[in-house]
Amino acid sequence: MAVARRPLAARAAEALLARVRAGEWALGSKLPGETTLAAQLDVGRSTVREAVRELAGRGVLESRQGAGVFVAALDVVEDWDAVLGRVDAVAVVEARIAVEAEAARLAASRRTPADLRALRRALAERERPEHLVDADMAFHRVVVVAAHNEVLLELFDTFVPRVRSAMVAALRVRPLPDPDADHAAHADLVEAIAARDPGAAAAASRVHLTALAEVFG
Amino acid sequence: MAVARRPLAARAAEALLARVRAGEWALGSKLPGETTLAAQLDVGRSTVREAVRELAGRGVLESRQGAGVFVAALDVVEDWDAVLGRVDAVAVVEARIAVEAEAARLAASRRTPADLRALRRALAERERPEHLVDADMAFHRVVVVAAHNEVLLELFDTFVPRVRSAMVAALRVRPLPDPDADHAAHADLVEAIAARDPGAAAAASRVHLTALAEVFG
DNA sequence: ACCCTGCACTCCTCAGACAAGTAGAGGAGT
DNA sequence: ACTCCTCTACTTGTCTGAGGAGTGCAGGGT
Repeated sequence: MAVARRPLAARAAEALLARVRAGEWALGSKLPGETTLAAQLDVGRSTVREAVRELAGRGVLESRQGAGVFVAALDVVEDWDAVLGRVDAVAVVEARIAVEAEAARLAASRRTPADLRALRRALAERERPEHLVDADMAFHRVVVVAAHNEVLLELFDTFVPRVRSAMVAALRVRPLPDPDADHAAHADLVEAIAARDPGAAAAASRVHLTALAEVFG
Repeated sequence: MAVARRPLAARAAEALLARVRAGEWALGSKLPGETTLAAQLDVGRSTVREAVRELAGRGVLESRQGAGVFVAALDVVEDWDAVLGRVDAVAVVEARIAVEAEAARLAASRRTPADLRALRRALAERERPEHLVDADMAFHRVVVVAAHNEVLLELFDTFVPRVRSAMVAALRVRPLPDPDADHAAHADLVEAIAARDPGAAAAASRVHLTALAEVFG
């Protein structure tokens, strides 16, 4: 019966997190003092302190000397891998649309000549069918880079590559119905960015990704 | 001269993280013992333990009783707080546009009657000027909820609230030029969602946030 | 009405002690 | 020579008690 194998501090952190999520303490409000919590959880003060530190590292709690320990965030930053594994694949593609359509729009108005060259090179790379998924991923990243927006790029890098394997699997089971149309949508996107037409760029990006969403539907 | 205001444990954690990122200890390898680290950093053992706990909470380190403390991840998920503190405020608003415009578009086609009621209630709440920023934030969250997409909601929750204080400060220095127009844009957004008009909903969302971006320009 | 002083309360840090767990060295047995 | 066991040194885990330092509030003085 290995019930209590985990360290006490880890279990204390878990208990505290549960109470925070249950709404026992509102966002920004103060938790009871260390000694009080230690008595409630039936552990020593240092154990409580370590539990608080762990949650502070995760951004849930914040302790200020002399004042107390406060709730810093109700919604714990859930691991992206966990989120993406749980939710519907369609939801992921929709989020991609949000990021990439806006990136395409911005890229159309901000792209430099160098961006354009990189874009055409990535498009040509897509012709070769052997590494289609990776080349496609690289192409889309170039678009986001051309948007010159660090937040959007961070968004793309942290969450799009994580569904790569899922996409590979899905495309193996059910291939794209019309590869030529898909490639044409990419070419349209590059042309719209070259022509500095934000609306057309966003629309082209949306067309491609909507078609991709159909595969998962 | 407030040089050493931050708690010792926090500074110790920072020092350890720096050494991990510098590659002093490879992925999966063991760190020196707590007592050794305490001597190196010139702090007490409990302080070292709290620093390790903090990094464990962030997923960087992992400690196993009897064995030691090990490096669990080299690629630290770069903190959103760090990213958002570093980048231009305009880039943040642009990312908000990406998320919220798409959410508005989806909300227009998926909203339930209950969503619509919540939307109108949140809009009415915005009338009262005392908690304008919070009421506005709540309103926008309701829009994202109505989109019925978990990924977009997670995106909103993890990164939009973190710029709340920055927005409060910015709006104090330079208020919105035309509050009535701002409120009208919100009303338009609700009406577009009520009418199930995705294009109009996305446009209304974009109008409001673009105006917000001007404040930071 | 304003300031400021004192105080109670909080977290922060340390030191020491002992418990619990791990991993490797080394011996006993086959 | 190989396997298994035990013993031991070392590690993290937990608790306690003691101060130090910072915060916020009440109460008194101006």
